[in-house]
Amino acid sequence: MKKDTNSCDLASCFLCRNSLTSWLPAVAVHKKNYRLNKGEVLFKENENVQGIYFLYDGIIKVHKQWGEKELVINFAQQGDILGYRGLGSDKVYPVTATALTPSTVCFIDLGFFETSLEANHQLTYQLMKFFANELQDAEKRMRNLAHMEVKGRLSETLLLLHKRFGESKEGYIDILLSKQDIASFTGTTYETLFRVMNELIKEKIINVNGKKIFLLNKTKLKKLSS
Amino acid sequence: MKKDTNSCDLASCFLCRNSLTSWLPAVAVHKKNYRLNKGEVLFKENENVQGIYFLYDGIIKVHKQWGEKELVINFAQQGDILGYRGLGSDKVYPVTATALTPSTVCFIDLGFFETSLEANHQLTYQLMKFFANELQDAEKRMRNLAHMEVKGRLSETLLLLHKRFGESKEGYIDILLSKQDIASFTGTTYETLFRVMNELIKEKIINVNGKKIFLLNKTKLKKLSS
DNA sequence: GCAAAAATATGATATAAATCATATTTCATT
DNA sequence: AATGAAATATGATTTATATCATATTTTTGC
Repeated sequence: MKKDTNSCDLASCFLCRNSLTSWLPAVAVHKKNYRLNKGEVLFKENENVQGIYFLYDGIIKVHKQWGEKELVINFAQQGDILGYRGLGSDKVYPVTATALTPSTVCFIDLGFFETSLEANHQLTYQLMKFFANELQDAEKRMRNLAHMEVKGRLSETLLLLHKRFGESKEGYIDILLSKQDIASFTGTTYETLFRVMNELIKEKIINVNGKKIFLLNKTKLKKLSS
Repeated sequence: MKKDTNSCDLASCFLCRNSLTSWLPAVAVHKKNYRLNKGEVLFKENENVQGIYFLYDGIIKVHKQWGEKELVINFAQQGDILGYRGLGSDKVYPVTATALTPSTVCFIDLGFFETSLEANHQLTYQLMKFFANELQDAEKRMRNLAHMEVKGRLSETLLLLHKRFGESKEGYIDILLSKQDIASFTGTTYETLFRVMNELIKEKIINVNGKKIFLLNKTKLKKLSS
């Protein structure tokens, strides 16, 4: 993880957007930019919380281990907050963040972030709202993991990736992930993902070209993930 | 759901604890108390959010359906907040709340709650912290549902119930739940729960007497849910 | 540009857990 | 107290999915 002199625009991240204009100079003083290589770890599960990160560029995988097995919680992209789960009472990160592509992040130490929360009511309020939404998502996924089968969960995963990352000019979902990462995000193994994905291809619901995925029939995907 | 004239103490619930003293008279004017019978529904999944509830007395099950199948998100007890998941952008409840015992709740309509958030920075801040913790829990459970087997998940469920509800004088976990509700909380079926529970009994890790559960060997339970 | 490592592909087998079926006991409600 | 409805108990069967095994292709670091 290399320090980066590149400065951010002090406007686009969650912190800057929701802070008072008068607070931004303080942010400028405290922020630190870092550059990550592909595969580099930003923070690890059970490590002490140092602070909050904002992703300026790249894709970062947020995941949780159980022994050998992994569950991907999220794929973060430009503008996303990272490390915010450490704001709870526990003070260790409950997840690991690993760069899937070269990435640039902005780091805000926990102390200054807490001060920012005190100084900017709107920031605290928006963060609370953000968490409420995240919690809803998490609980929906809990229910899906408990009761929906892999085909339904994969359908939902694909629709979600499409919604969050959009389409390339050729119409593919605009994120390239390994099949293992998609499997871990869906909560299954590589082999099962491979088979179920082939079913969707055979049924002409999706089209796969290496790492590029095309959604042919979103209506059917929606039905499958009903 | 009957209106209840019984007034609360304006001190013990999350809202009152985190509001300025000067704000409490406004709370007193806006709050409404209700009484629920066993089995009565406080609010239903997909219903429009009316407001937030605080549980004064009783046990309320918070659950989410998928067709016939149910996942219990939580068993709320005295002092717990209900309906807070509706604070996200969606404005419909993502869960159902059903009374398992006769219960008393305090209702705060959404408009007044939002006003309270604006007027009490500390309330917003504490709610944000609360959500951060809930989110950590939810994501841990997501991982468990994806990768841990039923025996491990049941062990965790039992330890959690013990931690949250404590012990009766005789040492049983101080909450009486149907096996179906425990199964739905663990993310499995009644039959599987029954079998796995019998394993734990045979291995002298727990003792079950009707609805009363005694944890004989917490160390082994912890190991199983490692 | 090559070796090593990672990702992909796919069949065979094992297994945890869901489903089905049915009997019994306990719990509410008129 | 009676009767219908839940809740509990348990065996038999099925099924979705994980695991194992192995081959091939692609990517990546030196």
